[in-house]
Amino acid sequence: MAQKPRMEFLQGTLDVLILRTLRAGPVHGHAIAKHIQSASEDLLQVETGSLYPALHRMEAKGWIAASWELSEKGKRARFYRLTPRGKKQLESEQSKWTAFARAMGLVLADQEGA
Amino acid sequence: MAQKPRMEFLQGTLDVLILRTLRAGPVHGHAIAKHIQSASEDLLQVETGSLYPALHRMEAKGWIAASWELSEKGKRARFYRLTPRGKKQLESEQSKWTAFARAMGLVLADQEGA
DNA sequence: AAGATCGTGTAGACTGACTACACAATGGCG
DNA sequence: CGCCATTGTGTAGTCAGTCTACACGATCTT
Repeated sequence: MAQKPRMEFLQGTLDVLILRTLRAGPVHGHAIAKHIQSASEDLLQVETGSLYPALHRMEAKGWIAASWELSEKGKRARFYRLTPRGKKQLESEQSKWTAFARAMGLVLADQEGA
Repeated sequence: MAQKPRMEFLQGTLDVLILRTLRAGPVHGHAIAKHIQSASEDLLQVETGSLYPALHRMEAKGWIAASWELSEKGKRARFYRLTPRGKKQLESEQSKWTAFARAMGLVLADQEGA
């Protein structure tokens, strides 16, 4: 069971996971990936080839803003934080996800007794 | 709210919806789309350009089998039914979905009080 | 000096849903 | 009869986003 879903499973969900992670404050890319993985109990695993393009996309859209700073380990790292537009986007995407998950549940649970 | 998620939202979920729809018995394509839409309370809408390619893919993979028959309205229609491999696939994908949805919930609900 | 860890980044392949069509058969209606 | 709505299947081409598989650089340890 739990055959390692990864992101390939669901295109379009990475954004909301990143936005949600940033809600707690500025975080750099590497830490975002680790947070998503640990918060999901290792069920979700974000590859760098997905993560960084996603961050760049979202920065270009004005959802997040970045600055170079030093990580806890003293290394140069790009810290991202939510912009006001990003906060709105997070709310929007989160409610979209909720609606979608509910819709899936409706179909998958349909006439369960049959 | 409920800003019309459609399938564009989540690549990879159409298969399990189709398989689930076929669990109740043979159904033709057009009816599959309508069933998904109504069972999801109009939240999910399957376009023909997504539906038929998906059916062909799944038939090629041996998950479903098809035959030409007559619909309720007396029109020639291609009825699909689950194969044994399709039933296994349905179980597998359904549990994948459950795990994924749970993982999303974990991340999105993380430290909700913050 | 070598390797591990941390951290960012890109190129190219691949999958799958989308828009926008085309086509065929049937039934109702003026 | 001709027209059009409905039912039903199908394709071509586009697009978005994740993947694999790299490369690079800096720091810390041994």
